[in-house]
Amino acid sequence: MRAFTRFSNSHSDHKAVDRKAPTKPRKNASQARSRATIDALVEATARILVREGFEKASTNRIAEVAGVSVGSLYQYFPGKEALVAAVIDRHNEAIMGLVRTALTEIADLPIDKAVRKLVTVAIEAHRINPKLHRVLAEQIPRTGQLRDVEAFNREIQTLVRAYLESRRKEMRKIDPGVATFICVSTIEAVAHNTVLHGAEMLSEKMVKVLVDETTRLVVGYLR
Amino acid sequence: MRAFTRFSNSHSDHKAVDRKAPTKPRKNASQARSRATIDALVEATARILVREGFEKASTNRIAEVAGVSVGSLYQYFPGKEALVAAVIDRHNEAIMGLVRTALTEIADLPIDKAVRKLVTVAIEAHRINPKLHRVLAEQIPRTGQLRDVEAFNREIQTLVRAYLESRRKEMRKIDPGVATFICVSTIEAVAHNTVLHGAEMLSEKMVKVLVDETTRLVVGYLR
Amino acid sequence: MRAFTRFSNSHSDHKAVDRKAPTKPRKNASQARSRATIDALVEATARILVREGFEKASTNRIAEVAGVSVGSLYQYFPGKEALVAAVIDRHNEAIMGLVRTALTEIADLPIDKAVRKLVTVAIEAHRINPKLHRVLAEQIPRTGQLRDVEAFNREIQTLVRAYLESRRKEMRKIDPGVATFICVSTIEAVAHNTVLHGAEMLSEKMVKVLVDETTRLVVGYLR
Amino acid sequence: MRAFTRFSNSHSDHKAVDRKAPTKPRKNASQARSRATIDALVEATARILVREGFEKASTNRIAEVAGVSVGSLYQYFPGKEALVAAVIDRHNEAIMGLVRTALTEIADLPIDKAVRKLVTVAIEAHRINPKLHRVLAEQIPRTGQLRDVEAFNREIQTLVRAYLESRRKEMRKIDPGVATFICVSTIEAVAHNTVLHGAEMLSEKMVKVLVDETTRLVVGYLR
DNA sequence: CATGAATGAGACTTCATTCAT
DNA sequence: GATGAATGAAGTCTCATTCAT
Repeated sequence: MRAFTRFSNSHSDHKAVDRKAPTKPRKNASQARSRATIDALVEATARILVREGFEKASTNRIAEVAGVSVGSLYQYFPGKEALVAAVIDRHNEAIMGLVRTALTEIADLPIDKAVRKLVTVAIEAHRINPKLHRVLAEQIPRTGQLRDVEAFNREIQTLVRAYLESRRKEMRKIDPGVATFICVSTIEAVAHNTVLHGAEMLSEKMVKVLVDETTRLVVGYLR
Repeated sequence: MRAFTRFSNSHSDHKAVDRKAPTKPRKNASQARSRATIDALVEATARILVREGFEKASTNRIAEVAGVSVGSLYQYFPGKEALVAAVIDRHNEAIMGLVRTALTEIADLPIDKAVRKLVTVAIEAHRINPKLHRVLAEQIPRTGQLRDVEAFNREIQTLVRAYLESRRKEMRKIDPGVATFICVSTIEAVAHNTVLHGAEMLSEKMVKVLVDETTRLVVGYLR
Repeated sequence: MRAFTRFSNSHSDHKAVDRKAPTKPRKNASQARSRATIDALVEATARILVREGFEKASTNRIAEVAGVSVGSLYQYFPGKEALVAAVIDRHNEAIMGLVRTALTEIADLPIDKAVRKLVTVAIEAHRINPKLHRVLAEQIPRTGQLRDVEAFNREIQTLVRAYLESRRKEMRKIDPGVATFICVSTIEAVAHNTVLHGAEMLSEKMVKVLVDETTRLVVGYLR
Repeated sequence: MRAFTRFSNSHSDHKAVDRKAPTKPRKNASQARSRATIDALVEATARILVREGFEKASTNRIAEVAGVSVGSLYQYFPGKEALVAAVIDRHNEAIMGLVRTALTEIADLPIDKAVRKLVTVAIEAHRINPKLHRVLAEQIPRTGQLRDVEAFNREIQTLVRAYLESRRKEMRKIDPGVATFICVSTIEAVAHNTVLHGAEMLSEKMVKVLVDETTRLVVGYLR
């Protein structure tokens, strides 16, 4: 089940996916210097991804941009995939910050207010770093970081479902799983398309219209 | 604006994206032998994409699987990208076959019947070759075939919009552009997530439920 | 010993030079059509050499420009080398036309008139097709056509030497072989440098000056 | 204008010639290890050029002979051309060593002694590494290293011209540019042909004769 | 004879990764 | 730990040549 962020999708039937390189940082970065190096590397990766595209993101280039030697890169990350995964994690974490907060604030709101908030936050989430989001969504062959994104999606599902179940009385009779699936898919899709569409649609007025419409769409559906 | 199929998305802000290798076949292949070779290559590419993943789709491998020499591959395609583009085109064309038919049949139907048909066809479209669809959506760095997919999306937008405008009297007052955007995004998202979710959700009963729900979602929104 | 044309030089100590592909046309072109095809091929080769450089002169390209299929190319020439050799031969033959005529006309002239004529003809020879001459001199790895060029050079040597020996009385006492070597080398060098120097030096006035000076150089040396 | 060394010639009218691959080393090689690698590569290139010919000088072969990996080759040189350019530079530098010295020593000598020295040094220069010289002159398609060789030729022109102008009183009235052109062309041609002629002519006695004759040729011309 | 599709050796180049210093 | 030189597998692509039609 899709979620608020695009670069996602479950299942990995591919053989190719299996014997992949590890994806987690090697050290726990006890020392401050290590921490700084790691940050520089992740940051460099993100910057290259955004500015030059996935193809240019070689380990040598990343190390260079990070102002570090390749050797150091491998000191902290088992390979290129791990770096990309780290960037994704960082981006996901930023998104989840917004989403978790929103879902907390929503808890006591009626459905219409709640949905509006969710739609708003979904768009905001896509706007955190749209260029990075786009690269992550479009240019990166998903082959290893699926697991992480999955977990992330599951969390959103769970939270939204919990909210919907808590508001069952305001809603018509409807399977909570299905409702969650429809809501999350819909909101995410509109947010994704809205933001990734760039210039033409990004006028604040247009965004407001889309928020209104999407809210109407979802609320109308739930009641 | 997204459409009924996923591997898409407009704008390409990357410098890296531009001076890309060509994407169109080299010859027009009048002769039968050529035709067979070309087909074998495209077919091989699709097969590898599905069975082994994008990473394994090297020109040598493709040629090998096609039972053809690399030289022949380059006789007809300027590079790997063009092969992938051909696979995408082929897949898109298959989808467009369904979609165009559906949109024709819809012309005289009332909104509820029409939307149901669209939702159904969207799911069917994603089911034509789900594995391929998934690979296309997830594993392929979009860097050249964008143009084609764009055109494809635009066509869907246009057709749907034309239908909606013809049915304006059955609908509440609403901007046709926005309505189209919302409908297409929504239907596509549900279809995509439904189908790409694989086994668990693919029971026919579940599919029916999702068609019902999505229809309700969209129809409720339009009226 | 060098001669009136540059792309030359004897000896071939290289192992690489030996097991080379043949260099002579396959057929004798009895029919007119064959003749036309052969000419088209040689002409195409020359044109490509001049306009696009040696690197671009692939057999496929040559055939294409000649308006003939690759198959036909191999019908008449055993390989690329043979085509280049044919171009060289044709060019050499054109040069030799001038040179032979000049040497005939010279026979009864005194040394100063004779040398002037030789210098003039050497420059003219280099001017027959300067671009081709340049490509032949600079861009073509000498690996097979040496033999032909050698023969060509030897002929010039022989003719000049014969002339000089016939005029021995006008000259100081000097070894005829040495004199020939010096004369031919000198004249060729000046002609080559003059012509290949392109624009700056090609004013007719300048050419005249150089003819005068070279004549003076050589005549002064011989007497 | 040609110079004391053959593989030269200015102007490059070819489109093909322009957008060529770079020709300069990538790194500056501060470390000793780098230096050794670079030297090994250049040396290997020269060796292959001499022993196996230009055609065999593939990057893989060069790396192999250098006892280094291809990767290392590309670490320091952007491609084959750059390697060949380095070999040429090295050879040119060796020649220029001799030539510069000679031209310094010449400064205060009268024309006849000076010319003799120049002729001698020209032959010596061609003898530094005759086989390499020959390959450089004959087998290498000039497509990138022209610039360097040009500079080299210009330097010689300039130095010789300066000498001639300083000795104007010993000479007949003659345009210094023309005189330089003639002298340099002539001396170079004789030296080139003499040395590249290999065995037959290389007896010391013969060389002496040729030095005498060439000196006489040039000196006679200048006075 | 002509055609041009097919071949495949081999050239070039990149880049993730290792390892001696 | 950090460095960056070195590695080499693997991928891309070209082009001389062959051969079925």
